[in-house]
Amino acid sequence: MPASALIAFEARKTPIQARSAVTVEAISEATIQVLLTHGAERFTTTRVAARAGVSVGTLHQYYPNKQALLFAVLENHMNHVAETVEAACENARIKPLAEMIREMVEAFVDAKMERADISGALYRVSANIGGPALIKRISERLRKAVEAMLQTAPDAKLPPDKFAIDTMLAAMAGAMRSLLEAGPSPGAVRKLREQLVLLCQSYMMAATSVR
Amino acid sequence: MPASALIAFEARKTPIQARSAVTVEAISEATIQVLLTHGAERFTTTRVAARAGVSVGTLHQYYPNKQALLFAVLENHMNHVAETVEAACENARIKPLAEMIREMVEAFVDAKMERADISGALYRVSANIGGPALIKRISERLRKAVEAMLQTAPDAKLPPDKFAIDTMLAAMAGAMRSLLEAGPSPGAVRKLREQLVLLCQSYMMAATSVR
DNA sequence: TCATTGGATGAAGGATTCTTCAGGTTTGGA
DNA sequence: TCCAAACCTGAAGAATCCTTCATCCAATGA
Repeated sequence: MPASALIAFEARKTPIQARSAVTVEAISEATIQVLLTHGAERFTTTRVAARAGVSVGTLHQYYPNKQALLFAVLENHMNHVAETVEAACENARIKPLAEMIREMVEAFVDAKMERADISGALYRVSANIGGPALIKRISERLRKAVEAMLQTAPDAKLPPDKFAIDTMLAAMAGAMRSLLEAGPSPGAVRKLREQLVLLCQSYMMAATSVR
Repeated sequence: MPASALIAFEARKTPIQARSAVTVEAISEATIQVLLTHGAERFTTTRVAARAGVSVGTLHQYYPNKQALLFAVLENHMNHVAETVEAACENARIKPLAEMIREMVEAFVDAKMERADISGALYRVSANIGGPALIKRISERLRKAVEAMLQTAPDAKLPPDKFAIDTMLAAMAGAMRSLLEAGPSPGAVRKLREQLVLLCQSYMMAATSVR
C-alpha cells in the first residue's frame, strides 16, 4: 500500500443515472466481500472491481483511491450504528437510569451484530484509513446523545460527567470489538449484552451519584 | 503487502555473538520508530533496515518477513504489560475488593503509558499480523490472574464469573485504546485512570454480589 | 596462527498494486 | 431520430515492495 495517507477522500463523482447508482452499490458491497474473503492485506482495487463486475476504471471514477473506498464503507457503517443508538437515546428519555442504559447498550450491541461481518472486517483496516479520527467524531455525537438522555433521568442525583460518558462509550465499544474479533457465537453475544448492560449501569450509577 | 498471512512467524536465527544481539535490538527499536514516523502503510523492511543502520539482508536473517518483525515487537510489548498486571494481581491478594481492582487497573494503565508511543503505533498493525489471536492468549492469562486475585477478596460475596472478568478486561483495554489513539494528554490519562478504576470497581462489585 | 562458524552486505529477481486515460458504449431528452 | 452527457473499459505506465543469495568481513577457539 504505497499511497500516502489521507489524501482525497471525497467521492469523485455523484451517480446521476440509475445504472451508475447500481454500480456504486455493487462496488460498496464488493468492498465488504473482498475484505471478508481475502483479508485486509490482499484487499486490492482490482479485486474489488472484479467482484463488483465492473472495471477498475469505473471504480476509480467514484472513489479516487483505495482508502477512499474503504473509508466510505467504514463511515457508512458507523453512521448507521450511531443513528441507531441516537434513536434509542431519544426513545429512552425520562425513564429510570437503569432502563435508559439498558436500552442504549442493547441498541448498540444489536446494531453492531446486525452486520457483524462488516464490523469485524472493518476493524482490520480502520486504523489505516483515518478510522480513529472518524471514531472521535462519532463518539462525540454519541456522547451528546447519551448526555441529553441522562439529564432527563428522574433518579440521577448529579449531572453526569462528560469524561465519564466518554469512558463508558469507549469501554462498551472495546468490549464489543473484542468479541467481534474473536468470532462471536450466539451465546457469547447474549452474555455480552447482559454483562455490558450491567457494566454500564453500575458505572453510570456510581458516576452520577459520587463526587 | 502481498505476503500470505500467518506463515513463518518464528525468529529465523538466535543471536549468539554480542554484536548480533545489538543488531537485533537496533532492528526492534527501528521497527517502532518507522511505524511511528512513517505510519503503517509505508512501513517497509528496507526502511527499518536503513533506520537500524543495517542492510535488508541482515534484517531478514533474524526475521523471515515483515509480519514476523512486527509480531515480535507486538508480542514483546504485550508480554510486558501482561507481566506487570500479573505482578499487581499477585501483590493485591487478600486486600479489599475495591483496592484490588484499583491496583490492577492502575498497573495496566501505567504499563501501557510507559511506552505510549509503542502502544499507539502497534494498534495500527495489530489486526494485520495475528494480533487478535495474541490478544486472546494474553487475555486468558490476565483473566486467570484476576480470577485468582478476586478469590482471595474478603468482601466478595460470590465467586466472580469468568465471562464478567473477560468483559471487564476488554472494556478496560478498549477505553485505553481509545485514549491512546486519540493522542493522550497528561490530564486525560490521569482522568482515565480514575474513571477506569471506578468503572471496574463498580462493575466487579455488581458482578460479585448479584446473581 | 588459522580454520570454522557467525554475521553482514546489497544488487537483483520476482511480484504486486494503484491509478490513469484514450476511446468505445449507453442513456435520455430534444 | 440524433446527439451530448454519462458511463464504462482495460491495457499500460509508474512505483514500490519483499526476499534471496552469492560473497565478503569478523570473531573464536584449538
